[in-house]
Order: sequence, then C-alpha cells, then structure tokens
Amino acid sequence: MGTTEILTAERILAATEEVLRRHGPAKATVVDVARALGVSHGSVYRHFRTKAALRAAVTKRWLDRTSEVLDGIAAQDRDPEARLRDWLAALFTAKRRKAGDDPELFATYMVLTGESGEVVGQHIAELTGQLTAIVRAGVDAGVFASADPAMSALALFHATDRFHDPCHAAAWEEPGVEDEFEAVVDLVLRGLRG
Amino acid sequence: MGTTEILTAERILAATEEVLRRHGPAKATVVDVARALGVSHGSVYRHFRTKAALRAAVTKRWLDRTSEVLDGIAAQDRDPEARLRDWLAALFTAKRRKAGDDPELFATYMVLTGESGEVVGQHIAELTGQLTAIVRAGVDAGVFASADPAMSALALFHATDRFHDPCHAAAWEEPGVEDEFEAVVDLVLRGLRG
DNA sequence: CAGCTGACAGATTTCAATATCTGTCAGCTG
DNA sequence: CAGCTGACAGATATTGAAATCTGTCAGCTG
Repeated sequence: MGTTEILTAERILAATEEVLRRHGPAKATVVDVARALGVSHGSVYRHFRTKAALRAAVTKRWLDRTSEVLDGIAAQDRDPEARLRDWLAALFTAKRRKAGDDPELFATYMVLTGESGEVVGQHIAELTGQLTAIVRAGVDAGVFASADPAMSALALFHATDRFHDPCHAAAWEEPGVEDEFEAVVDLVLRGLRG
Repeated sequence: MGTTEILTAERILAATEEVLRRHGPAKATVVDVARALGVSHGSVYRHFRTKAALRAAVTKRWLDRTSEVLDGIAAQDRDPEARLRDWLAALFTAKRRKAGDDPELFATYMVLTGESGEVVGQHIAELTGQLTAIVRAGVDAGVFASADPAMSALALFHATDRFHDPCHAAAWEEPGVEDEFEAVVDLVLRGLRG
C-alpha cells in the first residue's frame, strides 16, 4: 500500500467536490474533506486559508468548465449570427442539463455561487466578454448594428437571463420553455440586426 | 368603546398584513392575527380555510395593487411604442421602489410569492395580458411587427425579467442598472419594430 | 526544514425536551 | 341560529445544553 501521494490543492478540490456531492452544502465540513483524504484538517488549511476560500475555488472550477465549452463556440470563425444563436443555445442547454440531471448537486452549487459573489462576477465577466467578441465580429461583418458591442453584449446577456440564471431553474423543466427561448432569441437578434 | 365591528375578510387581511410587517413571514401566526383583531383564532378560520389560503389572499392583494397601476398605462390611447416603454419602466420602477423602500417587507413578500405559485401565475398572466394589448395596438397601427402578439408579449416579459423578477432584486440597487435597463428595452423594441 | 499533526479557544450546529401553532368541532351567546 | 369561542390532537417551532466545527499554532517527523 503506502500510496502516500503528496497533498495538492487539486486533490483537495476533488475531495471537496465529492464531499459536497455526498453531504450537501450545509453539512460538508473541512473535517469531512480531511477525513476523505486521510489527513488532518490542519493540512487542508495549509492550501486554503479558509473554508470559504476552499468553497470558492470549487465553485470557480465548476463554472470554468462551462466557460471553456462556450469559449470554443465564441472563438469559431463563421457567421456571427449563427454563432450567437449557438452560443446562447449552448449556454441554455448546459445550464439546463446541469439543473435537470442532478438537481441536488445543482442546488448545492446554487448555494455555493450565492456565497462567492466575486467568483460569479468573474465568470459573468468572462461570458459577456465572449459575447462581446461575437457581437464585434457581427458589427465588423456588417450584419449587426451596435455603437457599443460590450454594452450590446451585456444587454443580450440580461435579456436572456431567464434562460441561464440559476434562480429561474425551476422554469427550465416546464413544457414550452424551448419555444419561449426561441421567441426571446428571435426578438433580440432582430433587435441586434438593427 | 364597544367598537365591536363585525369581522370581515377585509379586516382580517389588513390585520394579517400588519402582523406580517411586524413579525416577518416566518413568525407571523394565525394566532397573532386573531390577537391583533381581538378575536379567537377559530374565527379567522371561518373566513379562510387554511393559513396558506390567508397568506395567498394577502399576496394577491399586494400584487393586484401593482397590476392596477400598470393597467392604467396599458389602457391609454396613445403611441404604442411610448406606451410600451412607459409600461416597462413603470413595472421596473414599481418593483424597485418596493424592494428599496422597505427591504424587510419586500423579503416577506418574496417568501409569500414563493409559497403561492397559483396567485403569482395569475398575476403574471394579467401582466402579459396587458402587454399583449399594447403589442396588438402597435401591430394594428403598423409600428410593430408580430405574427403572434401574445407570444411577442411573453417574449418581452421574459427578456426584461431581470428588471422585474424579485430574484434579481439585489441587482436593482447597483449603479448603472438604469442604463442596463435602457439598453435591454432599446434592444427588444428595435426587435419588435421588425 | 518542509510538510503534517493534533490540541485548543471561540463560533456554530445538533438534538431532545418543551412550548406554541394549526385546523377542527361541540357548544356557548346575543 | 349565525357567528364566535376555546379545548383538543397532531404538527411545528423554540430553547439551551452538549457536540462538532473552524482556524491557529507549537511541536513532531521523515
């Protein structure tokens, strides 16, 4: 045996995710994480100053997984309008799948995101940054009208809040959401074209 | 003294509002309401079958106050675009004032609305109905393009969720919301014009 | 000596006993 | 007799003592 791997931040994050999945956000403790890793809880504090920092790091990891997928779409080199549609649809689909597949885990992350406004702010800035790139490409190509791509991107993000903000997750399972999503996207895209 | 007025549903609702304001949603009991009215709690149950029904009635009353104001704007006979702008701005302002003026009371009503989905659904149906009337007027006047005014109205409502849905209340105090609101309204109105 | 441990103080959570509340209803009262 | 009361059973909430957790740090270990 003696599989005494050294303790890394990465291993702690993985263990924390597992503990959160098992126990939920209310009952997951640093002691639980340490126990899962076979170390004392003091060692965990060597890598993360506080429990809040540990949780924020787990949250960032989770959010980053979505950002990466979307970045792949935003960076594509094709019709900006189709790219924008795909990006918004991918965001909606990703969120909806996370919420629908494992509601308990999603509820856990809703608590976590509620705790770390800083991390969530960063994530939203990243997403609107991707949106801005698409809008700018559309303006350059002459298919979108916008005096301020960053502002338009933010407006797009806000106008579609209902389809990506976790606080609306309950509505994502209702029949007809797909159509509602299409209707809103059609509306804002028509607005973007000028 | 001897001001022994008869016990009406209306008096009970007023007393319940007061008790909710004083104690908050978690600690407001039917017994409190009865005490405030100087009657036994059994009498309250003569007018409302359950505590949940009483709370739902209070919630409906609160929501209806907003509906009425907005209905005044929706029913005006003038430029549909200006009317739509005013209606959306009035909805945002009304919600924002409620949330900002008395955060605790607003939090109370957030709990109440969370409890009675039925009443909230009715309220939303009423609001989108008003929106539909405005959109239809715009289509008739030839300034809006929409194959399905009810669907467009719902899309407008959803696209502006961030500026009227209570779950976003925290964002309404941030600097710059006004501009964000304007940007979204401009975007969707341009979309509506076709 | 870099990395880990485990005891510790103060803060937070748990748990079970106790109190209060919800909803009903037989009977009182004007 | 229409409207109200108040006692009651079961459900829910409060409370405070005991258990656990967070974050620190002096010292152990390889």
